[in-house]
Amino acid sequence: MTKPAALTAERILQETEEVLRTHGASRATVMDVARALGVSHGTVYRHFRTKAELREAVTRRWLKNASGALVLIVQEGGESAPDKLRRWLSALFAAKRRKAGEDPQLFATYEGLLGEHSQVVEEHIGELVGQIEEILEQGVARGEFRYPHPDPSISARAVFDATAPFHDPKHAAGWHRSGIETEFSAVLDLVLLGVTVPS
Amino acid sequence: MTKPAALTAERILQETEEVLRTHGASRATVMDVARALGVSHGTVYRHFRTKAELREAVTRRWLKNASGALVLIVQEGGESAPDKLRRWLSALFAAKRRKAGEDPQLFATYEGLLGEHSQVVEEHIGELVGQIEEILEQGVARGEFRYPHPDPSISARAVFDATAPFHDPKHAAGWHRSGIETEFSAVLDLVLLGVTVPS
DNA sequence: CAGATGACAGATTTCAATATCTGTCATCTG
DNA sequence: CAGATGACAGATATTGAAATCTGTCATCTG
Repeated sequence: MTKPAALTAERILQETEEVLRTHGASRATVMDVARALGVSHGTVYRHFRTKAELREAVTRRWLKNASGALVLIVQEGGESAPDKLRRWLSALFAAKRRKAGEDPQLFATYEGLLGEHSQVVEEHIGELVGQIEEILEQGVARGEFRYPHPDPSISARAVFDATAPFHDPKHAAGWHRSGIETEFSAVLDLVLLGVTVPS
Repeated sequence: MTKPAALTAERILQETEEVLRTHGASRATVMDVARALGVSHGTVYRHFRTKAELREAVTRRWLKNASGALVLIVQEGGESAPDKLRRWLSALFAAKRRKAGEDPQLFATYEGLLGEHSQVVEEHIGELVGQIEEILEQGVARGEFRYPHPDPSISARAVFDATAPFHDPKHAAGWHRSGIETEFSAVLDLVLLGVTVPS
């Protein structure tokens, strides 16, 4: 048996995720988590002041996991900016869709959680938009891109918004329709035409 | 007193809308409608075979009302295609946002109904995409637009999808945030750059 | 006889009683 | 004494019995 390592916030988060997976968002209680950990619920409250805080921490963790790999694409060199933007957006869509597909129950659960923590979601969006802005900036520097709006961050946001049907969980129900690939690629083409300097 | 005009399907739809407005989607029953009309519920079932059919008819009616004025913009002449597309998309956003704002209770109600009748929603989307396709076609004919995708209808769909945050009810919660106008106008610029022939 | 009715069976919803949960804190334990 | 506990007072969720609704159809009425 593994030794009963000290109860850490991290350990609680892991178990909470498991409880969310098995019970669903609306039925996951702090007591469930405490029971799963074999401690009293008071102990959990020592690490997270409220249930909302605990759920928020799990949400933040999940979002970070979902978008962590993307930053690598931004940093890579040796690729044209249009290719990079294309690859970044495709990776975002693929990651979200995979999450939604492999465990729909859990995904629905997180969808519920996202609604509860708009603050966290906004931070996440800010991070993603920041990455798009970075790619646009690289493209502009290379003479490949133009900003559709004078403000680079608003331009990046426009790219983010225009591709919303392919990364916003609100649209998850449609991510496994046939034809979705075609639609995605058509929007990608449209957006790229919009930001690319005419040859 | 007005004469008790024969009970028509139209009359039932009107009253159903009223009941939906006052009771909300989940609490609106066929019996409520029948009571409001002063008839037995069996009579309502003479015009609509099921509750679902009645709700669907109301939904269809509402969607038609929401998009009816747009077709006029498509048909107008004497305007460049970019201006027309801009105006059409702005009108769509304005109409949806107005609906959502003026009676949020009723809007939420219809949002629920839309989920029940995906068939009707798809028809509605098909109609809107058709109108966009028409505008694109006019623009291509005038040498102002290019198709981002070889297939005109897929191109139109891309324009529709790229502007989803500003017409899809799933995003309605954000339609009264400050900054939404800026975001909309940035996406509009991006999309128009995408479909416009470089000068 | 075309159109309306209301009784009926089964499905769904409501509501109030009951059980469980959240968050606090005085107390316990190693 | 740092960390864990569990009793406790609201708040929230569950449950199942009773009420209401859906959809049908034999019957009624003008």
